[in-house]
Amino acid sequence: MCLNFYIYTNTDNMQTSTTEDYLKAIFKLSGIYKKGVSTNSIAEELSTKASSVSDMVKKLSEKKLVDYVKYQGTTLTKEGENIALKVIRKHRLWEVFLVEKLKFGWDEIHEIAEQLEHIKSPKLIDKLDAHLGFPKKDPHGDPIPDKNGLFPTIKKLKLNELKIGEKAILTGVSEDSKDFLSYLDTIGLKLGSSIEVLDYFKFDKSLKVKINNRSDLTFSDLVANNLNISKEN
Amino acid sequence: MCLNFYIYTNTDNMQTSTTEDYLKAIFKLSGIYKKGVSTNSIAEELSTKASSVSDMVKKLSEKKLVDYVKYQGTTLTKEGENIALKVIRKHRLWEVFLVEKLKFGWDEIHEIAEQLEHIKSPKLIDKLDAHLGFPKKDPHGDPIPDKNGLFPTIKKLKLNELKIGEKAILTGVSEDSKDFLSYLDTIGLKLGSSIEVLDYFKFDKSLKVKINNRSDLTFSDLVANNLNISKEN
DNA sequence: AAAAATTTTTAGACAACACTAAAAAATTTG
DNA sequence: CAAATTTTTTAGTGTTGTCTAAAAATTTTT
Repeated sequence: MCLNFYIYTNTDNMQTSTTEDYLKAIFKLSGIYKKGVSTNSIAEELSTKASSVSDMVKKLSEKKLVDYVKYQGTTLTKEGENIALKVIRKHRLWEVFLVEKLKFGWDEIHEIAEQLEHIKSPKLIDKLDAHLGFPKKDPHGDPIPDKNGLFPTIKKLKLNELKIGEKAILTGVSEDSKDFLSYLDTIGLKLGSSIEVLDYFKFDKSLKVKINNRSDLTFSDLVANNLNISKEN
Repeated sequence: MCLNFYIYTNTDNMQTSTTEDYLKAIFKLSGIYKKGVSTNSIAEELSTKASSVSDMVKKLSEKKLVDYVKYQGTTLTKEGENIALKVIRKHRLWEVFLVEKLKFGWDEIHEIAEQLEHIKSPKLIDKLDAHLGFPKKDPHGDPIPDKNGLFPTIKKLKLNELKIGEKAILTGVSEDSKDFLSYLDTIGLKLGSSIEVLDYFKFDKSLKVKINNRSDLTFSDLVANNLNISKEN
């Protein structure tokens, strides 16, 4: 007979990248009204199975990163939310780096930032922040949490909220699927691009718009609804 | 009774970061005369146990990344060496980035680069290379392999090979322990610093040197042997 | 409110790596 | 060259995270 005494010095609060992915997913799915996130939705967000999620949230719960009640979904604890916000901060700062410094296109950066966001270094991200000039928004227009996890408040206006004749500049997008982003690249729409609403077709809520001096573009309501803008002064 | 048919689509040749660490360690330990690297030395290099290494090299061997003969050590296959060189390229380019762009000190970058070297993206590293101006050496003076894994040939001269009165500039270091590097930082020695040998003491092979107009420094032979230089023209 | 459908959880495995303890091979010593 | 020492391997486990299949709980239908 033999007893193994393993001493696992789990003394620090370092998270695995899987843990970070779960927390980020739960944060994203929590929305404004922070009610329990369903096991299935987490599974879908992370491209995994409900049974895996069920296992995992139980473990996260033991680590006090989420509150989890069987059959009633999962919410982040304060600690869990802090970690999620740090990961989001890192993700978005790296995205700025990839676009601004390395000249990547919008549609190429997400997967790379998914990896970079897990790099562990207290100093690195703040130095990167400084190097980038303390940006407030990522290339998709999403706000970058500060060191304390606070979002700069940016009032978002959607393109389909404009009236005919109004002009605005693109400040971001709400949807970051590869298809959508590469579509924007194709038509030459970029962060800061000027957009003018030329016409509005009531029957399908589509918009005729002018971008970069081209007036031959029409956006479906779905597209317009995913374009964040701010009105030109 | 129940049969599980798992279909593991191990169709791609993506490596885990552990695999990359092993290959890098084996490359580093192989030296000029590429004879089998001992299990123990790999274990020491990776701060793990010989039994773990024994397991692992067997698996790497199945993947054709190393040649492994029981009790006779491990060597990299061509494929394994290619991967190792790519990881080294990535490590060193990130180190340049950390020092040049983010203004990190020499002694802080190794651990961060250890993480960054595992980021997977075909385009990322070449864009980074371009962004940095295609550097040939990392901040320690070590050569950066090109896209094809070829090292630029840099003839290394050690400080303790100089004669009294000769001057040289520091091109790199052979030892990258934190202690050593932070010592160099403390005395203000940097890549490109000019060093003049003022005196040589035969009894312990120590050198009196002049750096940054200070003439009060003495290097032990151990230190001098770890300083790579090139003679000033 | 019972039946049907859906969601969630458990149970049992698997894969990648790590570790301890002990056995086996190789090397060094005397 | 046999004995002692060192190196390496095997055997048995642990941990994290994933999966399938099946059971349990919840929600929706009728």
